[in-house]
Amino acid sequence: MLDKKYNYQEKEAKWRDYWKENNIYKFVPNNKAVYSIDTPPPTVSGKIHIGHIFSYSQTEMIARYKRLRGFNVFYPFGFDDNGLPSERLVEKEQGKKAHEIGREEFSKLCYQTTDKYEAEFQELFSKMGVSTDWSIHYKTVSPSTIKISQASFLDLVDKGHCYHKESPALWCNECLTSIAQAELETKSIKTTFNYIKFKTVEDNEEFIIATTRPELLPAIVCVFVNPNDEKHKSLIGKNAHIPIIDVDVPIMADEKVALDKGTGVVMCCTFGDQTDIEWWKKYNLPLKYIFTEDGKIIDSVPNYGGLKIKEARKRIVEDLQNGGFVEKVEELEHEVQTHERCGKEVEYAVMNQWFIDIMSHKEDFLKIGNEIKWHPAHMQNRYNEWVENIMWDWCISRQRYFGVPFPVWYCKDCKEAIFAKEEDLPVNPLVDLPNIDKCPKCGCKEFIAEADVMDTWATSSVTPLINMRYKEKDNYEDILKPMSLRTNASEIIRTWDFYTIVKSFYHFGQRPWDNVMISGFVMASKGEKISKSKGNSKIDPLTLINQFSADVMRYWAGSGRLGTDIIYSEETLQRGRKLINKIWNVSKFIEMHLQDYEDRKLDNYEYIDKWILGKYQEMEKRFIKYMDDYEVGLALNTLEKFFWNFCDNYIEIVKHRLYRPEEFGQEARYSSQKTVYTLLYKLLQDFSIFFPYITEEIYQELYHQEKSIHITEIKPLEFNFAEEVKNGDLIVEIISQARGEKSNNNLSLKTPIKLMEISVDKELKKALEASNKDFKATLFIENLNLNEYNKGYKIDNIQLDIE
RNA sequence: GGGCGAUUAGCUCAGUUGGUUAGAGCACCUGCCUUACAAGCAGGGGGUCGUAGGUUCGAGUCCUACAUCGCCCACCA
Repeated sequence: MLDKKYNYQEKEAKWRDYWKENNIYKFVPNNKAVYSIDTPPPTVSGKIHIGHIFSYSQTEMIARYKRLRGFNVFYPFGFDDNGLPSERLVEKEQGKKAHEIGREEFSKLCYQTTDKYEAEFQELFSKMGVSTDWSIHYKTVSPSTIKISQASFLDLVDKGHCYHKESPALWCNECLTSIAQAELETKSIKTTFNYIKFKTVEDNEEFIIATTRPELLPAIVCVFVNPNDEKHKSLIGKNAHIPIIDVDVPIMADEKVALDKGTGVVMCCTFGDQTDIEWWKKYNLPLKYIFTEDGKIIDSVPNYGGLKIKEARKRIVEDLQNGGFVEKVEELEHEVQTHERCGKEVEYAVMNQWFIDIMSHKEDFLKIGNEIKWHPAHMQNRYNEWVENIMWDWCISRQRYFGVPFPVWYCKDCKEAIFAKEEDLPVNPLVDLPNIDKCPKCGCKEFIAEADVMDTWATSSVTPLINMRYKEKDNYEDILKPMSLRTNASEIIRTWDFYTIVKSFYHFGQRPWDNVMISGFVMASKGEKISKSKGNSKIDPLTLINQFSADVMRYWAGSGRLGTDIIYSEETLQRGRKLINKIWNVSKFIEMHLQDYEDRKLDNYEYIDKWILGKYQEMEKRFIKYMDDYEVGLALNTLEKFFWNFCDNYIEIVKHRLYRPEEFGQEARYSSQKTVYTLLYKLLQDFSIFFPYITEEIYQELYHQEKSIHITEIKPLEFNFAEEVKNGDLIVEIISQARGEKSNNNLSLKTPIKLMEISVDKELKKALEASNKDFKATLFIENLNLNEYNKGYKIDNIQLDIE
């Protein structure tokens, strides 16, 4: 028998162990259709927050649903422990910098730290009831992952989509590495707009250039004006004298100069921004790069060499002011590009980098985006917008330590790139030697190892390859090309989704998945995103699980519409707690009345039983439609609504019949037994998607045909009870009105009704006659008169027995 | 500045392809110990559906503009 109270602490631990011991979620290839999920490997950055719980739970519910629909679900889990985020975590926790303690030692610390957090993550996700097959979980820096990542790189090189080139790249002088466009984050900062006086060399004509970056004065290689700019037309073709720096540069015309920004005159430096780089290429301007890798002015710049960028800015502005070259200074708040990992403003640097070609296949990437079903559909716009507007090839090399090394050496003499052989992977070029004794091009016998590592996205974009064990002997390539589903939040559509599509297209010429499911964000309150800087991320998942149970947490996570933001609300948790409590209590009630139950065929159900069976069937159709649409929250909503109706109306009506067979007859009682037996089973199955623990506990106690409810199969009901549904709803309406009558008179619901008179149409009369005993028992009616009515019903008289 | 989304009861959210008096939970109010559940049950009050126009016999739902919020992007002259 079920316990009087449901002890979630004890039961959740029990079933967690049970599932593990019995390999309930283990993936074993068989003849069933595979449903595969490419779930985001969380970045091991220290803490799991409520947002993780939200989005991972939604994915998890899809896994459970598909399992119940008869799919062989492939649902692995990964951890993204590779690269810069882990390095920063280690630097923060240990207070040690990579360049201080050496690469080897630093990597060791990274592995230790990430292992520690991964164990914590796994524990937490397990507690949440995530039905992943932990035996196939992966890390993004394990030897097998490095091998796949390197194989992916070699394949792209082989196919001509990956190249090594000296080129301007985005550079972070805090992290000392190049970064990709996708890693940028815009930030609003307050700065000053400096109007600086320039003069032409030829005729001392004064003109003003407004800039937020006066420290770039020493890097000016050219000045541009718009060719249609009447005011500044006279400048074109002359030379400009740069104040303080005492260098002359040409003044040229270019259409790209906007007349209405600043003064309409622009200084072009190598490299201040994107446009500078375009002009540098277009006009073949000289290279004048004045920043060091770590954000200082290079020593060869007179007066300002060695200063940090911001110090230089201050000094140059001072010197300009002292020299009378500043017309005015305006306060300005504007957006700047920063590195999302450290928040520091990015610069540009010219270095040798590895790039993956993006620009020449944009159309293909858009086409593939079209072949994928996006849920919700409008999220595809985000993808399209990103692809259409991307301007750079993807720079995948990082001048960092903890990551996937490039399987590359360079010939010492001719700089020819020597690639590792596929069979030798994984390789670490800093330790291993190439599989040849001399350079095939020049014969030189000495090689230099590539010291860079790959961008984290270069590896996380191969999660489908990791899942299918790309190029391994024993692989899943045939069943995972493409995978069924990718899930993530909208912010990484442009990174994870996009890069995965790029790689899949280059490797296999096809889409990586059939469906993409995008979740929303968790907000602290209306219009306030949860973030560390705001200090509102204190809602700790583990504390909440202990306080409310995993099932209740999942209730919260499973509410709301797909793709829309959710506000963390304890009220929703309370609501979940109520629901779960109700499931427990009604199950107890049903169990009590099933003690003598044996399942057999029944030819004719009682009227009210047909009503609820038909209602369920109606609900189930909607439920399945929502789940097939990945609308987990709407499915739950529908289910919940039905369930309360089931408890508050159906059970209330039918309990009399269950308790008093001598009055209603054994067959009538059996009809209700069979109905609750059937429906509770189906309800438990449906609820098991959201509440895996409590449903398992009840299932094992009452049904236990299978090892677990989570490997049963949902088989939709096929009744034809439309008429019972329609009139049953009216009967419930009448019951509600009669209850209202008692309630409004401050009476107990058990108060007898001496006489009730209702005018009803023919159909409803038939229904009320068929359910006569149930109806009267429910309302404690002593005498019931049914009068004729043309359409619907009208309550004529309720005579209460008031003593 | 561009793209996408959101705006419905005090709070958190539903509202299918436009169709009667707009729904739920919490909170509030009034009752009820009813052989599962007082962490419950029954009933009640509370909304000019962000604003302004438009289409339509009919708009929370479709169109336009605006406002506020969120995400993404562009803007460093």
